[in-house]
Amino acid sequence: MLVRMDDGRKARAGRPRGFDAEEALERALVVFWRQGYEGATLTDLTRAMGITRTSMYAAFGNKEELFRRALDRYSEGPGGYVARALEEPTARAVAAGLLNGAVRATTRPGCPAGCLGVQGALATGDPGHRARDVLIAWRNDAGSRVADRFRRAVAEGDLPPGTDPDRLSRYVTSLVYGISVQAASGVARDDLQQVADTVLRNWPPATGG
Amino acid sequence: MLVRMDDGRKARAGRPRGFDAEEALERALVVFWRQGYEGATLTDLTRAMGITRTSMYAAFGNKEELFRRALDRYSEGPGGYVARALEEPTARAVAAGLLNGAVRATTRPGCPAGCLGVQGALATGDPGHRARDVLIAWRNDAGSRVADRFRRAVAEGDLPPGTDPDRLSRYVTSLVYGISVQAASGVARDDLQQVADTVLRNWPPATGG
DNA sequence: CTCATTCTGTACCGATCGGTTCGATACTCA
DNA sequence: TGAGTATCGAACCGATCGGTACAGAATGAG
Repeated sequence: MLVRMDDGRKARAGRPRGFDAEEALERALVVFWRQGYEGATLTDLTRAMGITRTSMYAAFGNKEELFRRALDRYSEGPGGYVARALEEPTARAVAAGLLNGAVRATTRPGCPAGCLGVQGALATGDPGHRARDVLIAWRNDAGSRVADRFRRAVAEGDLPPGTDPDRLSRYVTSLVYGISVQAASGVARDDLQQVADTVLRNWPPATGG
Repeated sequence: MLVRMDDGRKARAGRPRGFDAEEALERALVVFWRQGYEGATLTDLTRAMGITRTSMYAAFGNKEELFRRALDRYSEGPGGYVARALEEPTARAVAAGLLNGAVRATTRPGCPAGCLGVQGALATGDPGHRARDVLIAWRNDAGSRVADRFRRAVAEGDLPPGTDPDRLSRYVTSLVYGISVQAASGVARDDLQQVADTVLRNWPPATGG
């Protein structure tokens, strides 16, 4: 299809795409974020994207693939705080990055309240079960990476010896998801920030039985 | 319509209902719980209830009313731990009742994982926005009652003076919702119990800035 | 018995679902 | 310029959506 395989700059035969795929994806992301996978119809999506169904299918495959792409974009955009937090030098800073980041990402003015990774497809009927599985994997992957990061912190002596990193990860991610649900309920940013502050004020929690 | 207005025992004219409405509601509850409001179709619901659409509409009004009724039943059944927890004598016992109850309710064998009040309609399209509003009110009402209970605990000296009851409520309810999301992701009961244990092990958290 | 009343199953309603067909259009390449 | 190719808009697809009309069936009242 590409005329020049050695240089994919442009050189594509045929009528050029009449829209910016990245910007269209951004619009679709917001619709999925606000309405969830099942609640976002092709009509809603394509209207927000400013393109027709045909163009969407040509560019992204189908609704499910569009959702996957939107989730990827979410991870790099509004959800980027997770990756940034994991690179913080201390376990405390990691937790702070996750919790403060969650508060801000789930209460961004002009964006839907809550987290796409949570409310995008938490419970679905049969047609949405693949989207649900994608989000379950997304959440569990995030949890694993936080646990690994805390494991490293224990090894480095950055967390008290005997700390259970999996347990600590589950605690922090539960708070992140809980903050997201509260945000989706309309709770104000300041109130959620107090939750994050409370957790960090009592950091690290003792993980003994 | 009732033949005897002074005694509504039965004495209803016409063909008697051929199914147990409460049992049918219980079946509908499970479908909403597993698939969410939008993901649960009338076909799914009535098949599980063992009745026809006509009978469902005659007994419950419409899908939205059925959902409301199912949520009420959920509050008295699987979600009953909230009301029970609020009657515990100490703030610590209240928190323990909420967290341990959430762990068990969201990981009941034979029931969908997670919480109906969270995953029933967290993000929806236009047709589901009333169900979403119902759940938002349900969650916020629960949060208010927990805050009121903690307020009482502060007044009684059961919590350290200066404790912010609203803030503490938000912290606990965030964890309850977070546990619910984790459960919906397939996290095992034991792992979630560790989250509850961690919170209680560090109870009460300091709520200073 | 008859009659009014209520419930049940079938068959159906318009609207919308996700997805596709197709001809017109706009581009690159030779 | 003409051949080849990809995109575009509109109209359309069968399936399913939530919800109903209607006729038969089962009851209590008289």
